[in-house]
Amino acid sequence: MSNVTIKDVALLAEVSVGTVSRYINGYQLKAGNRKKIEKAIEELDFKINPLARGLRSSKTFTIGVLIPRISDVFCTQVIEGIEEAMASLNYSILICSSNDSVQQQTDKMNGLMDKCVDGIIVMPVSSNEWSWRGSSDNRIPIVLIDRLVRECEWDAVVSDNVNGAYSAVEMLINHGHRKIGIIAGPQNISTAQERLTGYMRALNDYNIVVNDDYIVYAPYTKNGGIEAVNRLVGLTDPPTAIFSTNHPTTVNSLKVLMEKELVIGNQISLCGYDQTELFQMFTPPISVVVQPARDMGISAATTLMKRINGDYEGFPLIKRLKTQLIATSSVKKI
Amino acid sequence: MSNVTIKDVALLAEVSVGTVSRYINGYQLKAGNRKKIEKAIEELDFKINPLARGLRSSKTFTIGVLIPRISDVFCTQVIEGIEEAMASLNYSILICSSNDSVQQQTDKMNGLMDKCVDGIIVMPVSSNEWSWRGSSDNRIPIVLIDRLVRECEWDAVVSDNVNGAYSAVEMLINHGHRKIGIIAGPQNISTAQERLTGYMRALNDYNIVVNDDYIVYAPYTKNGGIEAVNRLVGLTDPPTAIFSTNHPTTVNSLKVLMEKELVIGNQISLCGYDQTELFQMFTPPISVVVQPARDMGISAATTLMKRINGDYEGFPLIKRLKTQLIATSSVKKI
DNA sequence: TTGTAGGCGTTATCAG
DNA sequence: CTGATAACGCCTACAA
Repeated sequence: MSNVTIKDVALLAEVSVGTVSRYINGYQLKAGNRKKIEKAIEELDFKINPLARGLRSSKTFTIGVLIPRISDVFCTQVIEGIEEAMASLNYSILICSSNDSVQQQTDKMNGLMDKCVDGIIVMPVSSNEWSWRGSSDNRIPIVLIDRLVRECEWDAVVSDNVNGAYSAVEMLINHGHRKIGIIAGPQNISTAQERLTGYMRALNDYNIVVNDDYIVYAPYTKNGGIEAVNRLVGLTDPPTAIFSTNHPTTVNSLKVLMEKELVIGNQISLCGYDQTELFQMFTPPISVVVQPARDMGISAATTLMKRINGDYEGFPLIKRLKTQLIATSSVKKI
Repeated sequence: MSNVTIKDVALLAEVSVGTVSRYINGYQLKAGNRKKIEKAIEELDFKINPLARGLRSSKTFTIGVLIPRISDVFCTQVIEGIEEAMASLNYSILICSSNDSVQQQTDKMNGLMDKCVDGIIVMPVSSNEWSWRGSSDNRIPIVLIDRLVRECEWDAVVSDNVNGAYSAVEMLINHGHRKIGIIAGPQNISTAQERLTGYMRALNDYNIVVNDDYIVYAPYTKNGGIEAVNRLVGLTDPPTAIFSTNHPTTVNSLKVLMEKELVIGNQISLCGYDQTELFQMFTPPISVVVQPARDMGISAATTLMKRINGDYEGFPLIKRLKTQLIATSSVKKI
């Protein structure tokens, strides 16, 4: 064990522990003493003990990150952004997966609090009100990412889902499509709601009557995508284009359409959500709305740090990052 | 702040703090006292303070996980396995990315040690000897995953790369291929070495002369894949089949071959590494060697826990998990 | 600007 | 089996 303490440093530097502590915490001190302390620290290879420090100051220089699923590409990119931003500030990140379960979300959230993290970034499983005991006592900053939660006054970083979806649907319309199906996702998730709003708004702006049969509320999972597409193409008057509003459903829409040997960009048009290298390698490549996942992570980390440092300016702050539309020949001009 | 301490519990339960502490740590005590303490804990909503506990016992119930890149699909699945295994034991995981840099790997490793984690799982950037000061003093258990490191006596969990590659090449041979190119990866990574060994061994077993032109040592990155494929198909006597030995290079091999409009499974055969749903959706689907990433994570976590709990049986233990070959029509019968 | 000493919440060592 | 008490390493009044 590297059991060097400030006491050892103090001894070697011939000052008191108080002075060493002050040095560590960046207080002013006599140049001579500073030198001696630096030398001693170097010589002894002193490392501050975060446990002892945390015990006194209740700061751990650690944040918690809670996401629905670690193996999800989108989540992964978000985390990468968070890690990048936090590492440069010497903060560590404790990662938890709620496995798409509200129960686990609550449990892991409590677990994170119990670990005395300085703040939490959470991508909620659902956007329903979130009764959570922790919110009342222990007051550490929390930043939502990707999804908002009803009735929760927390900072949040999301992408502009309404306009992201709008741009996709508008593109479909501009390509001549009038019968546009949407895999709308569960409406207890804010992103799904907002994307549906974008869809509605685009249809509205272009005077297209909404056909309820074209709106399928599917869970944001593999099976959700599969069933939704089956439903849509099985209609007596099926849509000519499908807009799938998240990544897993897009993957599986694609899968089903290919299995049915419907030629994409010809017999059926498809626009999806979230970027994957591989989407662009199909023939034709798949049109998608791309979210700035990494930047969302960085932004959430930055906001959280502001709060941790006591700056509560503009609380609660909701940051909306713009999406980008990749339009390809997976959408036919008709 | 949930500032309830064992002192408060002791007061309410009318016992001493020592007794409460013993209760927490599962020692035997008089049934009456146990009851009273349980009631007090419940009533006060007492939570143990991990900082204070850690300060005394130098156990944090936290492990570090250090990987080359968070957004890599393989890494992600590994982490998911680790998280699953650790969460059930009430351990937290601190995650760091070395961003494929040896320097960062050392830095983050030290950072983890400084955070007093109880153990570390690391997927090393390279397999070269790893001079690392931490290994001498602070003796916490470390488990390597996916890649071995030369001269390091550490436990490790890897996949059976030699036989994984062997099975792929053997399949190619059985399909009639004799001119088999390999994108072999940098030889300072054990997985790359071993997969090349599998390739060699298969050729040898089937009496096929090794053609050095068919072996391309490319970095395990996008560009590595691109350049390697270009080299192979540009040969005057190009291979009829290509074996790409990791995921990013496989993705990009695929990309280049498609751009060149070489029909896979016909003009050129391809076998890759690591599973992605999307690989199976191309026409034809892509043959791949699949590693049990999630299980590797679970296994590494289990091994680490054994060591943390003081069980050093069989140290250093190298566990090799079997791979699975998915053979598709991306490989032509000739 | 510096030294001293008390305390953060636990655990561990003693006696009892 | 239990109670009292001294650590664990650091921070922060307070006094000098």
